[in-house]
Amino acid sequence: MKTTENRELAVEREEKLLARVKAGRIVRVDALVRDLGVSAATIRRDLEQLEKRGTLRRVHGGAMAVESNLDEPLFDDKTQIAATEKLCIARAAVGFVKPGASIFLDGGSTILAMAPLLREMTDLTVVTNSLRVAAELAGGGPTLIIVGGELRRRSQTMVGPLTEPALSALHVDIAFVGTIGLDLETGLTTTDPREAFTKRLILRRAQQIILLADSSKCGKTSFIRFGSPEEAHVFITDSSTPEHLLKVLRRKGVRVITV
Amino acid sequence: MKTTENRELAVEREEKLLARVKAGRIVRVDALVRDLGVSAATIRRDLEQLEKRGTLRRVHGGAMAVESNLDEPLFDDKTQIAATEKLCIARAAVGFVKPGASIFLDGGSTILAMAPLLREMTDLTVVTNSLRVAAELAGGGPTLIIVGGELRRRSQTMVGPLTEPALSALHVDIAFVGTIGLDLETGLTTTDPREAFTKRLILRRAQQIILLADSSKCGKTSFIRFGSPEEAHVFITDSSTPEHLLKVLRRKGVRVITV
DNA sequence: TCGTTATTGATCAAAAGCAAGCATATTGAA
DNA sequence: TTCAATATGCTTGCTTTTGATCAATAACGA
Repeated sequence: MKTTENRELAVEREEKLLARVKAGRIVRVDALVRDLGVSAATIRRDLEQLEKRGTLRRVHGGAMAVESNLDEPLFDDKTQIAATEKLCIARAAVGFVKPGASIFLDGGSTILAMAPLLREMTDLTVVTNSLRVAAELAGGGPTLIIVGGELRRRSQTMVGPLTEPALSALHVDIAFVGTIGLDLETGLTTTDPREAFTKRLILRRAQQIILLADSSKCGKTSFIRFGSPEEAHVFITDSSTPEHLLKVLRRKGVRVITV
Repeated sequence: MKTTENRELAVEREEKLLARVKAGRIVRVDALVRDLGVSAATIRRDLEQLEKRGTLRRVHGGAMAVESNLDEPLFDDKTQIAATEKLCIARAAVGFVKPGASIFLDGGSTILAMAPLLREMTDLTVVTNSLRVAAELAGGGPTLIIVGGELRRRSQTMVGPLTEPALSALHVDIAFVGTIGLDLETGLTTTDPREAFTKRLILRRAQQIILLADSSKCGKTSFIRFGSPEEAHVFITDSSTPEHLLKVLRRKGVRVITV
């Protein structure tokens, strides 16, 4: 039998295996061989299949838990993706920041690219729920107001109900908002409900909303919706974003900027 | 095989290694060899790869954490003073942390020394208003709740009225609190009114208060008072603190620990 | 400055891990 | 029972990772 495509692996074993991976984050093949009493070949076949399903990630010598959400890579990797586009977009966004303003920066990687460009400004108030942005600006010029809450590891942002009192008390001139998915049908989407909750709050507390998204986000839909693209006053993206999408947004009154 | 470009280093080892670097800021290759049980050549290959990813910086003889903007020179100077005493005090304090607990860590340098010691704990909720503590624990095990507010540059802590709603909603088992000055007459004092405001709030939201102060703080008085030493249930200090002060506190029902 | 010592990078052979193929065991249906 | 389908275990050849050696290089003290 060559193709073992839809091989049905013993449910019992699958459960034990998954439990182990989730508990320890990583397991070694030889440990599984010992504990489950089957051969290494079988373990490998199991892992192979579970990897295909996206339930775990195989690494040399074993397997590790896949980060809970598929379409949001780990933060450190994410900043690498489309770094040039992100920087160009960030530069264009910074152009909107005027002295004396108060702005909100959310936790997206595109928006993180703005932070270094704002470090030297002194007559500026920056509100953020991103630990990364905070770290970037902690020694810089702007007055920094950090929104508290529970730290979401993956994005290094503060999220959840605890952010509400702080955000409700504030009002900013411009909110710079990133997104995981942008689609005309499904709107703006992100991976985490708590993250979405916080983003929704922000959108209501800003005079002007500037949406930042490189072309890789366009047409994508993630797990949970936090708004629609036409809520934005300005949309900044790169030149690879499909023209028809831009056209629709322009018709709806969004100022579109491509870099 | 020549090209070890995308060599997949044992994830298990990578994690330990990164933890070590983050905890100690600098690690020697031979220490890693000893602790991880692999050869120096392997450690070097790992380090090389992690450096390529930008996760750490290699130095002669080992590696160090890539410095983030959080490392304020102002602050760092202070952490150097009485570093040994601080670490001993921190170790004693960590002994009070039980699994399942929720604790508050404030922004003092003594308390910052506790953070690395808590990184590996998972069944723990840490509430903090210190950006430094947050940064230290951001990649670690404990659930992290960050109190928002305006960032005070010098101490890298969130202070002021915006911290009130978040702090009022929380209640912790233990609050670990540092101080700038400790005096029987003038009580616990600090330099910044907003800082004092936040500290006062914290003292009211904790089941148990553990006060940490090395001997250099004792007998000193700073600008503004935020409480009195007998409010603490436990006071941890070093052996150079004058005995008469400890005696008075003991008589007032404070459990005194000298390290 | 020079020489001494420690650290590094390159190379290579050994070990560990892996995929594919094949034989055997198990299961369920005719 | 017999047959077919599937899962498992074993062997083989190949790839990746590792540890040891050694020359080159960097730090350090006189």
